[in-house]
Amino acid sequence: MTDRNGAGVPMRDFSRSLPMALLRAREAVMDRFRPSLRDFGVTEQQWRVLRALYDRGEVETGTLARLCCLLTPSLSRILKHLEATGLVARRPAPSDQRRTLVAVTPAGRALLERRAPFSEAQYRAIEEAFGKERIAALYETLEDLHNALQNPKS
Amino acid sequence: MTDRNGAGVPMRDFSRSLPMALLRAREAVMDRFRPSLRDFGVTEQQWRVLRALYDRGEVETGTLARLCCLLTPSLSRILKHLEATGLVARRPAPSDQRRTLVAVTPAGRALLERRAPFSEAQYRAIEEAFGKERIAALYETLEDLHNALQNPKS
DNA sequence: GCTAAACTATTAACATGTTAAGTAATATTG
DNA sequence: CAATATTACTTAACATGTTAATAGTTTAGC
Repeated sequence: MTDRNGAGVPMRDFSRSLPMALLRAREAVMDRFRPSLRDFGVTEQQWRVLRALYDRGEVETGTLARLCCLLTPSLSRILKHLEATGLVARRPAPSDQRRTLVAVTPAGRALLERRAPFSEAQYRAIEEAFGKERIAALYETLEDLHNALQNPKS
Repeated sequence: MTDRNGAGVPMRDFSRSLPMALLRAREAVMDRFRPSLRDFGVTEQQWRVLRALYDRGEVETGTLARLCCLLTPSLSRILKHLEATGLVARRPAPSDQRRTLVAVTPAGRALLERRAPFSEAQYRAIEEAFGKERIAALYETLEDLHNALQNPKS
């Protein structure tokens, strides 16, 4: 943190912005995955939804939003699109008509399984470029940071 | 990496997605900064632009996009808005009419200096919650990751 | 010097991020 | 059990992310 202006307002260098550092790293990673996403005609967010449903089976919209790190308005639109293209199916929860249950369809599952090898290949390339242990350590650090910043009230 | 489906398609757990881990961490950090951004009526991206210009003075649009990790179409719209609200000024580069030079105005500088203390306070809170050394180490790791994944062709 | 290629910025179109408002269903309280 | 509050999801409005196409400018070859 250095004061580079003459007005007496302490301000860290822009290069030491944590959101920027996390964003730059994420973009570098995503650059490896975007080509195959594009080839398969799905967006990054649509893939996240399919991927979560593939692991978890049928889940509520709210849970899905948390799993995918999406806000519910965004997820609403994404599900509308995925349902229209036949990759997911929605139905009201029997016990509570407010809730919606979402599941991946066979067509969605097929898409997931077709793209998975391309994704895994990129993971291997990233692990080779950066080191498998360092990647594992980074996962831990990021999770710790997330937990440390969790608002106590939530 | 585990194979949790029965179809013989190897696929890592969704919890081991590097883009997701980086995104979750970034969102946890941004949650600390969003309130004051909102109070001062600027978006995260608008702030990034002002912040970069404050450090760097007058720069070309393309350079600014790289500094802020923005695509040029997004930056184009953001600059239109910031110019309309009087926070930045644009002028064509004298030596090359294709290029545009952008600089922060006194009004933009004033806004920056008013919000800076709120931002710095959050940085102190984050460093206290997670540890100053761990934050510093994380910056290094993220930069290394970014460098390791830089496409050789670019 | 003239034309084609390369470069810079913008616009367009569609998808998502973000906040606020709205709708329907359920839970709470008096 | 009726009025109210709460919850889950959606819609709306504006800003940005992403890719492709466009327009104006400069450079490269010939």
